[in-house]
Formats: sequence, C-alpha cells, structure tokens
Amino acid sequence: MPRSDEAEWWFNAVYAAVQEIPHGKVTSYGHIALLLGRPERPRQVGICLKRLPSFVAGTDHHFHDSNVPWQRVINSKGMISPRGPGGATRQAAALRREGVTVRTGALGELTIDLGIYGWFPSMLPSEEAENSESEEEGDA
DNA sequence: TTCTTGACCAGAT
DNA sequence: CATCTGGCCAAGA
Repeated sequence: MPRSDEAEWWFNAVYAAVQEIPHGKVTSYGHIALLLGRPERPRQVGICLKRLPSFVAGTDHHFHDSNVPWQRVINSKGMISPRGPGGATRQAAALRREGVTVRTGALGELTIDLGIYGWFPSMLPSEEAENSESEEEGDA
C-alpha cells in the first residue's frame, strides 16, 4: 500500500504509462520515469511493477498483471533484470510470445535489441501539457 | 521505530 | 572495459 496520495498517484501513473507501450515493443524503467516527469526515479518504477497485483476475479484492482504489460519494461542496457528464480525467464517467455526476440547469453543473461524493439517516444512532460500529439520515433 | 534491501540510472573513477 | 556513488523511496526485518 502506498504511504501517501503522492505515492498512490505515482503507482497509478506508472501502470497507466506501461499500458501505453505497444504490443511487441519494450522500453526501460528510466524512460517510464522520464515520461512521468520524474527522471530521478527509475527505481520506483521497478517497485511499482514488483507490487503489481495479480488478476483475481472479484477484486476491485484497477490495474493488475492481466491488463498491464509489465513484461515490456526492461532496464536501460536492454537486459531483463534478474530477480527471483524463474522471474526473468517468465518475462522472456511472455515477450517471445508476442514476437520479441530475446537472446540468451552464456550466463543466462536475457537481452533484447532496443534498436529493433525499443519504444522511446520523445514525449516530454512540458510538451505533453502543450500538445497532446507529439509522436516521434527515436530510431537508432 | 530505525536499518537494510532492491525488477534502476547516469555520471564519475 | 569494470566498479563505485549518490539519488530515489516502498517494503520487510
């Protein structure tokens, strides 16, 4: 549970932003933080996804793992961040299921080519307030 | 209550 | 190249 209204806003904003990531594309924790106007908090984006509730029929959770594509968020180096046993593997499986090529390194590292699958709209908070129609592709 | 631990990141060493 | 550092703040011990 968030400890304040500000924190609650943050959780909801993160989930809503993640829902904007197109199918078959990935982005980074840092980029989500940037889009929300808080570039200093990529870590809190990870915290939010970690706390994302599982879908359970009958609950009133607005956001859960069935309507928030948590698997499309990876770290800035293009790697799926390692965590509890099987966690990263589950994320890789979910991504491959939607057509994303995930390379497995010799040490089990799971990497994704951001040049191909990266989703980095140049939408910034200030512009977002002015124009709601700034769509650009920061290709490589 | 305080202290430690993270699904992170960019810049400095 | 590899490591370390400071910043962030929710949870768990």
